[in-house]
Amino acid sequence: MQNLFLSRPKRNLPLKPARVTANDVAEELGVSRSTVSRAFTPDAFVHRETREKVLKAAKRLGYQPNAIAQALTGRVGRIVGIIMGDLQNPFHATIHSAVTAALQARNLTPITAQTDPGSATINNAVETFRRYQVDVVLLTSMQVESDMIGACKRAGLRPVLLNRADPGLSVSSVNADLAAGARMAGRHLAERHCRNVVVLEGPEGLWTTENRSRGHHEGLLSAGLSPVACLRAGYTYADGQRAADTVFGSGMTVDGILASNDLAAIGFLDRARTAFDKIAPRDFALVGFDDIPMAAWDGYDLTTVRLPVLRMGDRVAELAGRIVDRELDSAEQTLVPCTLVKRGSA
Amino acid sequence: MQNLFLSRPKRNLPLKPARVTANDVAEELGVSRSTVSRAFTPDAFVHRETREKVLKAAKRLGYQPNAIAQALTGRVGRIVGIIMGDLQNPFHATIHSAVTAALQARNLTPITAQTDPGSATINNAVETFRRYQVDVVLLTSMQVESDMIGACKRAGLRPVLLNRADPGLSVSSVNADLAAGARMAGRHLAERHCRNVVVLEGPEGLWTTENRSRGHHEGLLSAGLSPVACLRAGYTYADGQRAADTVFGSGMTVDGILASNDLAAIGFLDRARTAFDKIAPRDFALVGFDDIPMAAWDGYDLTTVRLPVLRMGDRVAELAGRIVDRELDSAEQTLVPCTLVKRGSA
DNA sequence: TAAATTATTGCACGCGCGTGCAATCATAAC
DNA sequence: GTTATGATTGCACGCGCGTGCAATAATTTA
Repeated sequence: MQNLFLSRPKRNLPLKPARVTANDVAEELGVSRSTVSRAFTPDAFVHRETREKVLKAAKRLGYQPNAIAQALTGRVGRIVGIIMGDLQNPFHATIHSAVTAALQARNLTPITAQTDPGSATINNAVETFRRYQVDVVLLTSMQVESDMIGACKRAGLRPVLLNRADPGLSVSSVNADLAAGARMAGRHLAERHCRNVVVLEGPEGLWTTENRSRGHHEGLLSAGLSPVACLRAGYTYADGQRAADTVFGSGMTVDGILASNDLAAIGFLDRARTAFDKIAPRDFALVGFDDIPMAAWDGYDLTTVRLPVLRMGDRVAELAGRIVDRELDSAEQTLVPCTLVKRGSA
Repeated sequence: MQNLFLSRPKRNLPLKPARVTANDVAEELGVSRSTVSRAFTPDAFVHRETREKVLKAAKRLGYQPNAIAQALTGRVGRIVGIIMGDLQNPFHATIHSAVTAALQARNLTPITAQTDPGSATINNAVETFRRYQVDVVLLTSMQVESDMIGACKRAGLRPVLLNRADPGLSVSSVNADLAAGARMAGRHLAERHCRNVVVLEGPEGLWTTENRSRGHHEGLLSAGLSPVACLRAGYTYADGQRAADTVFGSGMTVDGILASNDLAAIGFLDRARTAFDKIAPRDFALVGFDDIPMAAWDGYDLTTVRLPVLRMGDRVAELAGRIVDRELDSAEQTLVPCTLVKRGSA
């Protein structure tokens, strides 16, 4: 367990910068504090004039309801926990951005925790969340990690999954229809007359990996093809490089690549060009996945599968809001479609 | 002003999932709640055995002090606000990661706000922070935006700046010695026998821009060179592309580029290669700035200036902690050195 | 004009916790 | 055995706020 102890000011400095409270506003106006409180509560019974008067005075004095105190009075707080993926992956950065913005728009406040690879930091994060009385946790990382979902549920938190699904479907999740997207990618290669396609797969055991991979196979199959090889590559740049080494080092005939994601695709392209002098689309066609910003760079011009990131972020925030408001008890699964972005690599 | 109103559960569902409180632990053990509280306070007077007993029971019952309630009792909360830069810039993503991790290590909890370009969202963010009684705000974005520092101070928040300095030095800040780093870059080009160097600058008026640019000039000057041109480019990939258009479209003789940052450098490289068939280091040398992950990619192999991101993140978190603990009243300026990472582009 | 109804407001309690103060207890000194 | 001295512990208050309930004022009805 981490240090739960609070630090304390060393000297006798003011414990807290004086802030304006509802009392100050009440005194200023000669009304009771309850009235001030009610003025800030949408469907409370207050004379309309009174409310306006209060809100005006509040603004003048710089008063804002203390969210901490509000959270204490029994209603649930509007803080939402996020366990975010590795931001080094640009796709995760995009997702994180979208989710944060969407939460903000719904007046939810995100507190984030990172789970350093390894170590039992999932539990640290969960403990922090519990101490802040959050009860919704957004899991936006697709990394394997240990049993995060279980850890959350055990701690009484309501997880919402992004880019991953709970096997038992007992947890709400928002996912892109990766399999469908991958099928489009596979068919696209077939249409481009590829005959010898290699599929690069992500790490085993991930929901996202299985869907991408399955879709890739199905897409090829639907055109009467079957991959000449499947490489368990991974989702990093280096993974893509290694895959290129394997593919072109083995001397096999390859005219198409279905990459696990853009990062690996780019690693593949770079290594293929610099080490084997093979470039797309001249020597092979390649379709990536995720549509990260780099995919559009001149040097890559990657044909790829785009996920509707904004819509997904918004949907996640919506679910979080409904849970916070106690309007959602069950689990809802959301699937949104991907689109194929045709560029020059295929 | 944004919606301050709280939502309320529609039906009569339990307002709050029942959680274990200090009372539960106290009853379980037949001691007073004060004792439980003291057991969790480091230098409170409690019998050592009692404390251990309490902590054990707490663990067994799954009790953890309610941080919300703690924050309410007068001591300052341990929530720190972050206004983060655009995560699409991989450098910002790295910074954000480092800061978050460092805060976490110091038992501080970050709540993040984004400032959508345009609109008055800075004030939204500030208001949210005030409602959560945070009094430290980390400004980690170098974007121009309106007067964030002023907005924070006016609201009674203590800003801590990362990658930017307050003109009056009245605010603590953590910065890399960009000027020194840029000088190294400039000298490096000189050593590589470049004679016609173009400097790409960021947007005007940013602290970071001025320092990079000044260092670039000084570095060249110290070797007896002066730039053949200065382009007010920017910090995005597209900015780099445009710069390449300008440079190679104008037909001027150029054998060295000092880029404002890696993203622009990469945009420059890509456009130079695809549109003008110029590649580094064959046709010109180039030094970037930031050392983002993509700088190490095979396709770029960028010589660049690296910022000690981890150390900076840690330092920022330290400052935040000291402010929270009321140990830091004044403003402290921190400057950490950059290093030149020599790769293939120069 | 008096009574019934309704719109508005104030009072008081509790959310979970930290902490000053007084009460209790164990221990040491007389 | 009695008193002085610390060492522990319990009590009670307040942090800022929401809300049920009672009290009051405004309005309508008889």
